[in-house]
Amino acid sequence: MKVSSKGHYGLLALADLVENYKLRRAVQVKEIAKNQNIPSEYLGQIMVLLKRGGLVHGSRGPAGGYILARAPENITVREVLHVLEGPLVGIDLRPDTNGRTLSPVTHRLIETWARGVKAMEQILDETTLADLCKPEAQALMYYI
Amino acid sequence: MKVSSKGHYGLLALADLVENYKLRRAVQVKEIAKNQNIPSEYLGQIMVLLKRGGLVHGSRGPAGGYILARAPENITVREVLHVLEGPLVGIDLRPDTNGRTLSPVTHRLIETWARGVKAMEQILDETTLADLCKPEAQALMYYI
DNA sequence: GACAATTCCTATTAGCTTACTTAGGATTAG
DNA sequence: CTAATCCTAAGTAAGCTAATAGGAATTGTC
Repeated sequence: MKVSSKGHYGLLALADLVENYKLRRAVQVKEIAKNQNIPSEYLGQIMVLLKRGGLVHGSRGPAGGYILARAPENITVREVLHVLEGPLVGIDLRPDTNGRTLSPVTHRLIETWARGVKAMEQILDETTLADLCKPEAQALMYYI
Repeated sequence: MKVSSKGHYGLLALADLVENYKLRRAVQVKEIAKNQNIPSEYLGQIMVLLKRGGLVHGSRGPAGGYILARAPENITVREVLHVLEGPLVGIDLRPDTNGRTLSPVTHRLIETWARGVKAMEQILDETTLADLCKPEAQALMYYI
């Protein structure tokens, strides 16, 4: 249970796009990669995923590049991680070859896990790209 | 972010020990494996981890086996998963070869993630082995 | 219309993790 | 002493992740 480098890189890249969002300027992969110190070929793949997820718009040709699809205040951390790393839920259920139904214990475990994940997602949903990029005032994060 | 088969197997095995806890009867790996339909050699390894984590006591020799180290009401799901799958937190931070300090964005991301994990752990801490094994009444799980 | 810049897509590789097997040593009841 | 059991360590096959490489498609500019 962790944020892999894919999610990490993706969020850094999106943060890089925030400044240029107001200017409506498309930023190129190469530039982002340089700014954030990420291998640019790998970042290229990540950007494609973000595009498919509807978080950025890409334009080709000279002066092409990527732009945020929405305002930074409307893009949550959970959304980004969901696009890049798939659904956060998951219990590795073996195929259960003998076709039996799930044991009650397994059933309750899944239910408990799902409740935990929901609690976590709630937190990640409250935090937006804009929050991650706020220049100062990061200190005040009170534990509700 | 998921419960791997190791955690799943471990919880099933512990649930199997609950019935025999009052009787102070040691249950053998082979027996558990058969009951829960788990490869017994693999389960052997998992039981060792549970022992090292202080969740069960093992005794050797004929009539040996495993017993819960504590009452099922005092063993939480989080504890078990922690022992078997390591800490639930984690962001894959590349070594950052150029020795720069973490970017503010990364810093806030870590902070947000940690808060989310904490929320999830709280849920997993409220659920004990005894809860997973309750014979009925599983339906009533209200979302707070 | 040709060219160059750039995004987009697919395949491939090395390294790591997971699930499981195998082999054997340590310990203890009878 | 012996058989049953825990315990340890090593090894394997499959799958995932990070990263690389190369080519196809698209767009602005000349």
